[in-house]
Amino acid sequence: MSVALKKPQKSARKPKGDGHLRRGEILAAAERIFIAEGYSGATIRKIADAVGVSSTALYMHFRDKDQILLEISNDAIERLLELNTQIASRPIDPVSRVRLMLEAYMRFALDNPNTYQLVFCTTGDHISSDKVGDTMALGDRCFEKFSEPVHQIAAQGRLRSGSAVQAAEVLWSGCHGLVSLLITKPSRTWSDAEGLMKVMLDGLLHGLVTD
Amino acid sequence: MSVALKKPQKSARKPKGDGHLRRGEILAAAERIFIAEGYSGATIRKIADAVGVSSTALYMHFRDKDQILLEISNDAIERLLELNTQIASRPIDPVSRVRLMLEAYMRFALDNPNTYQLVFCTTGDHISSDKVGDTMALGDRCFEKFSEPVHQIAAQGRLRSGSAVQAAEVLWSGCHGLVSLLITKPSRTWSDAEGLMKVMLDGLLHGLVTD
DNA sequence: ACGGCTGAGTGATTCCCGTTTAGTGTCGGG
DNA sequence: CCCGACACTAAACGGGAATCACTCAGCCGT
Repeated sequence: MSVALKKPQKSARKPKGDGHLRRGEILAAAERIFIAEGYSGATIRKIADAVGVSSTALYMHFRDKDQILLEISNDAIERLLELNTQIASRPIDPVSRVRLMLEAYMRFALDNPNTYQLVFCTTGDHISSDKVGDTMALGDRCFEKFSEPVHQIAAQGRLRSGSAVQAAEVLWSGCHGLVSLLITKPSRTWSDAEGLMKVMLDGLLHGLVTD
Repeated sequence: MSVALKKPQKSARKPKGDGHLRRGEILAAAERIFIAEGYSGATIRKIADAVGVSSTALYMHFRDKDQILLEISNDAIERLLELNTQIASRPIDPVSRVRLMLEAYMRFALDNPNTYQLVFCTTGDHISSDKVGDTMALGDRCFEKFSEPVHQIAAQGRLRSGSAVQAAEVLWSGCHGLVSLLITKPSRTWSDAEGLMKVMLDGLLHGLVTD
């Protein structure tokens, strides 16, 4: 690894060492460990060891442990938002859009179980960081992206019952319920995940939307 | 209720005084604190203080902290099972039964958020207790009680798609998703919970069951 | 060349957690 | 009266997050 990175800054005190690279290294290590071992497995000391610094050094770059994990959460939600944005740009009918988004959502959850749990299965009340606002805003944008086609369906008068917002919340939470149980209760004997996802989507969409 | 503690002792040196009352006292205090402050708030020392003994004393009656919480979980699931049993005995059609059970389930969750989270929103992999088997068995019985009317519906050929087991799992997990999000993300602005529950039930039942 | 400033990093320490160990007082049966 | 089991405790351990006082290295203007 060459250290040829430099920032052309005028009165720059900055580029003395590789200090500002650390932040990224820490995040990368933290994400790796967290994905493999979950929240409680991703210890401050373990992360620090992986980076090659003392545990105290993490507090140079992050307020506390939760801020590190929060940053990882934000990345995840951003990826989710990007998925939705990509689907939103496709020239298809709104019901297909809704289905694709929910399908992508559930696949994302099953592919990133620890991250999904961190973002969607825990109360965030112990977090004192100021970045919580960012996370919530991102989550809201993600939900709104998903709501758009639902509103289109509602505007077509094809909602069987309830408002567009209610329908969106029910669709989301229904799919969330399925993947969250699959993730947190793997010891239970479940039907095939693919089949369950299909039944959930068929059921909810058929139940909420007229064709 | 009463735990059969067998001691290979001839002359039953029965309790001198309040020894075996402690277990109940501890459980009561633990439940109270846990309901109010959640898992991490229900500290061993805090529970011990509430009972009026040293923290070590809890280990006279329970293997570890998780066993205390597990006992609370089991009580909760038993209450749920009783709800389902009660509803199962009512002379009504299976769809109404399913709806009533799911409604009772969701109300139970919203009324006991911390307990619900403990039972249904966490992986139980850190628990080393032998009582985990009990919990899982109770949960299975609870799910089977709920599955019965779903199987009846399936036997009537009224399932729109998927198997009876799939339908039961989807119905359950959909409702779980709604209440778990309401519980873990209270800071989000949700539609009215009652309305959401209704839309979820109407949607899922209409989507999965023909009338 | 030099001393001060500052950012990066560290070892020791604090606090709280669950849990363990070794020990204390007390009661009941022989 | 004594012995042992019981219910319990004080003290400690190890491992978490977080803080503190401190060092070290490079850049600055003089």
